[in-house]
Amino acid sequence: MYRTKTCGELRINNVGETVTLAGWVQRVRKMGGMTFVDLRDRYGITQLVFNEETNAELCAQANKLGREYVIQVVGTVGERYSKNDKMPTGDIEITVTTLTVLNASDVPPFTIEENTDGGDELRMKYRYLDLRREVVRRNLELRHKFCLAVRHFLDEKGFLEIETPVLVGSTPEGARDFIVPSRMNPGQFYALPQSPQTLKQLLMVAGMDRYFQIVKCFRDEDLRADRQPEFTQIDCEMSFVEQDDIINTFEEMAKYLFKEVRGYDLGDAPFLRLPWHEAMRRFGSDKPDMRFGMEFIEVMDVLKGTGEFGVFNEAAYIGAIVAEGCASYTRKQLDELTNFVKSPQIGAKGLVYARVDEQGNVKSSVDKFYAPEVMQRLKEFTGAKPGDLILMISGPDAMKARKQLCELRLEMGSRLGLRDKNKFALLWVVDFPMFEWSEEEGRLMAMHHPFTSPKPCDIPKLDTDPASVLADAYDMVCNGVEVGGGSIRIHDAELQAKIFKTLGFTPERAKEQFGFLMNAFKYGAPPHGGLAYGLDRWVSLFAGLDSIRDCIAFPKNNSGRDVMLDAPSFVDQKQLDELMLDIVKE
RNA sequence: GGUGCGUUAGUUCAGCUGGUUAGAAUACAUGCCUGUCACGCAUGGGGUCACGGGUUCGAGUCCCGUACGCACCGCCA
Repeated sequence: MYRTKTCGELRINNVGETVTLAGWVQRVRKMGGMTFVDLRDRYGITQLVFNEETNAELCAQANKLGREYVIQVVGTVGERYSKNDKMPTGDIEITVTTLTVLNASDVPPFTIEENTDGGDELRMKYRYLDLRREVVRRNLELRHKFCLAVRHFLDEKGFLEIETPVLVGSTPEGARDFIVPSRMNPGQFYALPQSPQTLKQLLMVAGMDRYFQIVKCFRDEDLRADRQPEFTQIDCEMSFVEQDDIINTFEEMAKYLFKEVRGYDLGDAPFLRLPWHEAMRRFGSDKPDMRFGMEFIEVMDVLKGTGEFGVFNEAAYIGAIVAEGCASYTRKQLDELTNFVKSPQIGAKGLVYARVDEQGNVKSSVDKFYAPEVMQRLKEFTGAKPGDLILMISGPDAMKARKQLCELRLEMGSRLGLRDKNKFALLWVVDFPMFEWSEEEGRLMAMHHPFTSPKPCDIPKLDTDPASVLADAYDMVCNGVEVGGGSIRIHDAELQAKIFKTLGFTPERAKEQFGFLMNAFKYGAPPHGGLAYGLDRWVSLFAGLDSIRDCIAFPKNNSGRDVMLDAPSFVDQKQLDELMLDIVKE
């Protein structure tokens, strides 16, 4: 037997027991005639003690141990002479009688400790070493707990977990597909699923009624801190439901997960349901961070045409936010904010500010263009109080200006410490538009996906004014992060055909790509709808991580590479020949 | 496709307006130390300053390009 106990479980009441432990050497501390070794495994750290006086040979052996050696020891549990209250096993130590080196180790390229000296890149290359660190391991443990809770909740609700294939057909709508050549069908390709969307709808046609799957999805798009080319969804679908049924079910699930996994009580009140248009108007975002206020105030009526400031007079939108107590911001701080909104990523032309001093006077950066009365009206209109700072962004394109103001709002939220990682604010954003115009494609695109049902009352508008049609689509948003989204699906072949037509598909192309689905709808498809949660985002929110990478065992880097496996890589000519593929050199 | 920041010891970083032999911490090695637990003390080894070109009497430092990394924009139904 390699071990009788783990390195995390021995306590003061085990004193006197003879135990066998196995694990990794975290650190060796030589004290002259005495040597201490911290032995680590997944469960914790236990101190081993070697004494030159009682066993000189064994102590000499211990002195030769290096970091990350894998060893096995037999010894007796003793009470420590000087205890360490910082560690759970700090009251005891093992007086070793037998030491076996199971495997030596090279000196690791970075220290495997809580505060490692290793940078991100190095830790990714040696991810198997990074995962030995408690802080990283805890994220994977949390992920495991989360998945268990998901399965428990959905099982209780009667959902079946059903696997769907990973080698499927390409669907060019939406993100880029990862494609896989088929050897047996030369010149043809599978695609990896961007989501099991159509398959789960077919499961509804099959009468499975309630389905879920914790499933890998693949999208060949550029990465971000919160986006990986392969990621995990909790994919769910239900039959004979309306939007409210789905929202209620998954809101209950969110509350359950927060309570069971995160120990956080979201309360009994239902989440706010914010229509998409209202979200854009009040926060400039379809995923607003509701941990703080600072809602947009449209000040067109106050400032357009009431002074000589040309930028405002030509603007299609002038929006303001009120930063409480920020009137004391220095010139330097205001310049920082101006540079922030003018940065290429945000792209605003400038930032107008107005301070409200303790006497209620307004001092703004555009004072020379406006009469004091106008600025007083601005103060009253925005509700700014003495000591507050009004920040304004305008532009000829209202949607762009709102997005810029949104970035500024988030920046101010961060600066004012209003985005506490241990606080959670959830809401639903509902009533998404059905379509959005794509400049690149020169046509309407489905905002959610082409299987989303329009709101029944808007169906007549599909012919006359498709851009104004709203969908039965909804996103769950937590702290400004889209943690899930879904919709009521179309279950009628005719309506589905109509949507494809609106999206610019010819009937032939629609049949070629989605014929299997429209065909299935002819055989009694039940009304259905569903939702998919982003597992990686949930876990990173729960763990307070900045990147979903930290809760994925083996993530990809910024360029989509696995630096540990050095993948992707070139393949042998033989493999290419078998697949009838040629690499064309530029 | 684009923008910004970065690349100096095993590692994390400092290195100013260009100027003698490129530093610190940590890790590593050796020695001392019988209660440490971020042990302590002493000594030591360790550098193609990412790569290529340019400016200059002289480049880690300035300029251009390339590669790589991170963040972001576009993109992500």
